[in-house]
Amino acid sequence: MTAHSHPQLTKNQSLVFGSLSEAGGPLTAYAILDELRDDGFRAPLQVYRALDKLVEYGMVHRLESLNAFVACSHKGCSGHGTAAFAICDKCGDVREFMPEEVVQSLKAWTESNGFALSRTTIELRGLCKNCRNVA
Amino acid sequence: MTAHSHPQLTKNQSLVFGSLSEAGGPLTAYAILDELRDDGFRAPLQVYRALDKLVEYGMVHRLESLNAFVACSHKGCSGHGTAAFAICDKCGDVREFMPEEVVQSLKAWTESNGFALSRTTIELRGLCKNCRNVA
DNA sequence: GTATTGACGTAATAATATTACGTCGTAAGC
DNA sequence: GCTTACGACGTAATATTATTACGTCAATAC
Repeated sequence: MTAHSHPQLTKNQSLVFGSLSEAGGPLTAYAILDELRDDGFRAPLQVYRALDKLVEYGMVHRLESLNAFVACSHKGCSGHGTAAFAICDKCGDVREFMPEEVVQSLKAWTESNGFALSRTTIELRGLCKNCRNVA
Repeated sequence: MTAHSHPQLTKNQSLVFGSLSEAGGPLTAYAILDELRDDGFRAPLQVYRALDKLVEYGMVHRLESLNAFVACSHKGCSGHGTAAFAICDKCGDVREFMPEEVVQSLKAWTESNGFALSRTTIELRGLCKNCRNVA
């Protein structure tokens, strides 16, 4: 295959994904809704439904500590393992990374504790390199 | 000292902490509010203000993926390092643990990326030992 | 063809969180 | 003593985030 096969997206899903990709950073569901008014979006549910699918497909991540969503930073991403996010509280920049050691270590905990893991949230809040130096 | 010195809590803070401790599991701010109506609580802000302080003191943790709060499982806790939470999606049980390796590993990432870390969220969703076996 | 399914549109409402403004008590400075 | 500053509090209003409920439509399965 050429690279990665997205599931075929519906129109609404494409619009939402496009909005997030273009933003290059996290957006709330309502911010996405506002962006897409001109494309015919009228109600939150249109956004939430699309987001649910995009998250399911691994193309979008939900940032729990921001109640916001961000396009996966792997270009053409169609899903991969557990990601972690470093979120700058000053400029809002979000860096996604794949902390393999961390994931392994958490997996070890779940196994020795009989916990059937389905989803992992790892979010770091603080100041990014740029912002800490300005401070 | 006898064990650990909490900051001296105000009446509202004590009530909120008591409510969470007694619950033995996560509660939302509004659930706490309902619990404390008889004690004179009337508005969400009373709860949120107390929670802010309790979280600041390290006596309560916020579970981002649930929008809920839980008393720290270290008895008499008055603050400690980064905690992780395994949350059962079936019974709602929450296990708090201190994943030292994970924390070290994330710390290493922040250091090599110039990120000034202030707060870490680690939450695992899935099924606890009991519930997975019943399933 | 008809039943099922999945995406969609819309309205209403629920659940979570904050802003704004005023009061009160206590401790610090003078 | 006075008064100033501060922190906790009470209350109302409102903002923000998310879901429930109900109906339509098109594609597919049988």
